[in-house]
Amino acid sequence: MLDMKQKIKIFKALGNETRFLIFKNVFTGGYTCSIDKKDKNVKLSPHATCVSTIAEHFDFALPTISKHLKELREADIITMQKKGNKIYIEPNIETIRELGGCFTVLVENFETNRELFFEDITQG
Amino acid sequence: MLDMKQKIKIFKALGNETRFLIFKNVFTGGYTCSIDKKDKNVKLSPHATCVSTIAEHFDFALPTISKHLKELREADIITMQKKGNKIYIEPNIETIRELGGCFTVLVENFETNRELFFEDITQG
DNA sequence: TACCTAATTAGGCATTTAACTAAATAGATA
DNA sequence: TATCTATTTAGTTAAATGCCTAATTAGGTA
Repeated sequence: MLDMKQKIKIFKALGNETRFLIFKNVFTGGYTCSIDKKDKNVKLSPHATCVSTIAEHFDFALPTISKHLKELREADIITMQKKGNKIYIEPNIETIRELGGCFTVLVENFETNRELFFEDITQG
Repeated sequence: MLDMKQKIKIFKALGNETRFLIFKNVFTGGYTCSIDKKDKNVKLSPHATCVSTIAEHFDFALPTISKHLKELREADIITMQKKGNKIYIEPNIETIRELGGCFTVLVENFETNRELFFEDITQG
């Protein structure tokens, strides 16, 4: 389960337009970096992209994008896997799934608590 | 539906520890401000709290908490309703529900896209 | 009217953030 | 080895953030 610090890190990471757009594109596989398909050891999805491919789509210098990617990785919502001199980036679906689950639980608990509250009223 | 700007605003709002904790407490109704129960016009939940009640639970000055609340309100994840000289604060469950829904859709689409991709492979 | 409570606004200050360029590191290839 | 490609690190700067205190606004109450 995601603890509070981790959740805050994720929100902070996604609370910046550039990082949000980077994440969006990594997640939806908007642009793909060619991966050597002959190499049987490749365990990456063909949607995986690399730092410079992402940077091409933004009006920011490469180090800026690199730093943003680092923050998304530290929030654990993307993975970065080195292969040769390239780094392949993929969304971390598990973290997103967990975060989504947190919101679902939050909303469900809210409804339950409201119901319990009004039950108390009718009984009192 | 929440647009991109709105989502980023929400993430930014929750990406700060103090605001996250304020939101948590408003949401879970951790502390409640007494509401005049005799007034039949009160449409607020008895979980609603007010600015100074929230501020009591933090080691920050009142204006600091007030500013954080403003940011949470602008992100539309809480509501602030003036009654007399107090402002009653409640979570905005609809926004949270919508946000949760976005994550669910994101994860579902991801699965679907993966399935479609591997289908293509076996057919190719 | 004068005072009290609740909250916001204004102004200031220290820290963090987000960008840049230049330099360094790591791995490929000629 | 020298060079090319991919990426990160270092150092700088401007703007934003998060906090404070003091002053102001708004709504009750004596």
